[in-house]
Amino acid sequence: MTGDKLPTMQAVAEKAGVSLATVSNVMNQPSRVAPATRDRVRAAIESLGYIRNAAARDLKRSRSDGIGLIVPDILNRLFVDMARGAQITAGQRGLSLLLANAVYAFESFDPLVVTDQQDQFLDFFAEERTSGILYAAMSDPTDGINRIRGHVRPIVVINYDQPGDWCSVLMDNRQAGRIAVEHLAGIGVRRVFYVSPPDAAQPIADRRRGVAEGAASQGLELTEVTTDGLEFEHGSAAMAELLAGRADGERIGFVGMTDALALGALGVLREHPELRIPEDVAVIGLDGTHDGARSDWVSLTSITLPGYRMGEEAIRLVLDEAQPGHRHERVILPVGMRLGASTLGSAATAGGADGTTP
Amino acid sequence: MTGDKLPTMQAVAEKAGVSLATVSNVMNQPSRVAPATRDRVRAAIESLGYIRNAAARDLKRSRSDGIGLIVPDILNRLFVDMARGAQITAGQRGLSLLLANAVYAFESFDPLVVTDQQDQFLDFFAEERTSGILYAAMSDPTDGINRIRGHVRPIVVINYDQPGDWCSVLMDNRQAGRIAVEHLAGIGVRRVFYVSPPDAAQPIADRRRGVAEGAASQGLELTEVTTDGLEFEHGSAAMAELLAGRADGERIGFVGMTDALALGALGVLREHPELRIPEDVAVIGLDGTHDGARSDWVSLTSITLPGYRMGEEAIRLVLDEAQPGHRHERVILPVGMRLGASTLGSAATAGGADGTTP
DNA sequence: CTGAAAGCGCTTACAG
DNA sequence: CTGAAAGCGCTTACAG
Repeated sequence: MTGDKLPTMQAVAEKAGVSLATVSNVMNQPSRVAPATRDRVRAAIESLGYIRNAAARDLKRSRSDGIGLIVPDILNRLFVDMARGAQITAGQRGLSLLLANAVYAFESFDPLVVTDQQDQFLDFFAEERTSGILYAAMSDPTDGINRIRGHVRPIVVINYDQPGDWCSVLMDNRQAGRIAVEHLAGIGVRRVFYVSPPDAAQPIADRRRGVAEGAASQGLELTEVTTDGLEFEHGSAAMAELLAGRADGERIGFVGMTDALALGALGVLREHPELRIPEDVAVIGLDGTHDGARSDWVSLTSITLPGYRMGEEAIRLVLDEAQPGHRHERVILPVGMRLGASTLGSAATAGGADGTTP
Repeated sequence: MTGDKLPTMQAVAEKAGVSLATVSNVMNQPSRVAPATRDRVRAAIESLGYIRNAAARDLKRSRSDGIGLIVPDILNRLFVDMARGAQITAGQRGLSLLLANAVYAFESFDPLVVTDQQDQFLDFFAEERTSGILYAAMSDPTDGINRIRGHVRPIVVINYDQPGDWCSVLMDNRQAGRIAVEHLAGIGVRRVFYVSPPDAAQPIADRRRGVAEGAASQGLELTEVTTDGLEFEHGSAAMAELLAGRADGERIGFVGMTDALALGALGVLREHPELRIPEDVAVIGLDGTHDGARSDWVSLTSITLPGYRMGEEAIRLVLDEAQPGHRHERVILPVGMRLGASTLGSAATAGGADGTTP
């Protein structure tokens, strides 16, 4: 088998006793071919095990049917949801979604360590002349897009707000910060600590702004605490420090930029049975990354992000780009909130839209 | 811009004042070209914004440089790890890994509802003539592979043990069952309940077998409990039933086929403060899916699966397939164990290899 | 409804 | 070290 030539369309044509063009029509415009001929051709395809050569096809049509999606890292649940939303929507429309995982170094805030493959995949999809590219960028995508724009036109930028000649799908990170703080105000907290690493990425800055806005509108006292990272241990360190400075009997709210930060804070509270949650300390996380609500020692109240819907929207927009009257859109999807015992105490029930699954 | 022709290699050749072949050599065999010519060509490429047409290239070479990976669903952390392992390894070798998410319906055990896209992606990669396909199958892959085998030779089957003309990368699901039970025996448990849905997939059957072997070798009393699914609520239901039948003072061990089942069991125990963990009831999960050890009300002891390493191995094997003296291999990777308070009580410390990250 | 022919943009021996 | 030429396997007007 190994050395054999693969069957070509020509071989199918000969076997079926028709011309090349007719075979092609059977595959691409079946209605143009008489039923009897069609059946004969299909039988020939079947018996030869013919599989169309995408390279030849794409070369002639000067584009491929695939749609590329570049995400920073599927380790982050947000991008898993996004990929599934795009995947399932693309599948429904008969397109193949190709997922490229850039392995962006989330863990590290040292820009020297960030050796992701975003550009490599952008070039790959450009070489492939895919029908479109969905690009979940972690930094300004303008240069990368300009480099390849001539080669694949429909591009949708996801999760990075940058004006340009493309559609954007965003989530409302400011809203996330705002409603978290409003929720704390709603349960009676007046003094809020916002715990976050520096503004190394757009969502971080936006959530910070939202928190500030919420605090201002609610008349809360807001203190920003800057951490070295966005993981559990950074949250623990921040909470330990807050407790050291907390006045006796004072009620405080802890807002973590990520769920991991909030969980780290809860970890410290576990060692302090004298503190009541949420009466003394209330905790909330902003990225819906954590979904262990039912097994947490105290279930975490958290913002939920619309990853799945962002993937759906991105496919819709990238397809719309091929339509005659297309106008670029900037879609901002709302976030949700999942309530837990970390702000509601034992009264908490599972609830809230989670935007995770269809 | 939109209607413009894209620059071709021909355009680059003209601009640089060389022939087509020389441009091609600059891109593919730079050492064959004189440095001065090389620079001239590269400058032309740069100034025209030329990007190679993969279709034309692949057509001529009759294969593409991509490697396809088909996974059931990245909602499952095992496959996220697998994809990252393959992704990063492929990247190191200059190959592009294309991830296809089949959206296999894990949630449902009704075979009629399983409308996954595995076959669709298999055909897609065959049409693309990728350099290889890594196929994490949920059912016998033989038919699918036979259909496309002539079109892409190097195929590695992941996570499904089926003899055939290919390499396999597996994890040791029997070992998972065995060491879980041995661990329970080690802490003094003599009566074990194994909670699992029916053997709808190979890993389920293998883990069951491992549990039975472990129980036999340790002389434990084993009872199998069959559930309708593998989620939290199924574990809760099973545990509730066990407690109803438990003799006073009897010590029992609960082994869940998945972490979710085990967490469901812990959820029930939370309502029973009179029961000590692990002195009265010990709990362990078998799939390392849950990683909230630090926020759990009782941290779960769990088996950890070697997803990342499976991805690495699969890339190694698919590349080896192109080598002259290649022999198919069947690689079985060991699992690990992460200890938690659900079997060790408050003495538990985080530990054990988790096979998650490099 | 069917077929003959041109051409998509590269790579690869091969000759010089 | 460089170039002329063939050909990979399709699709697409176009003619019949």
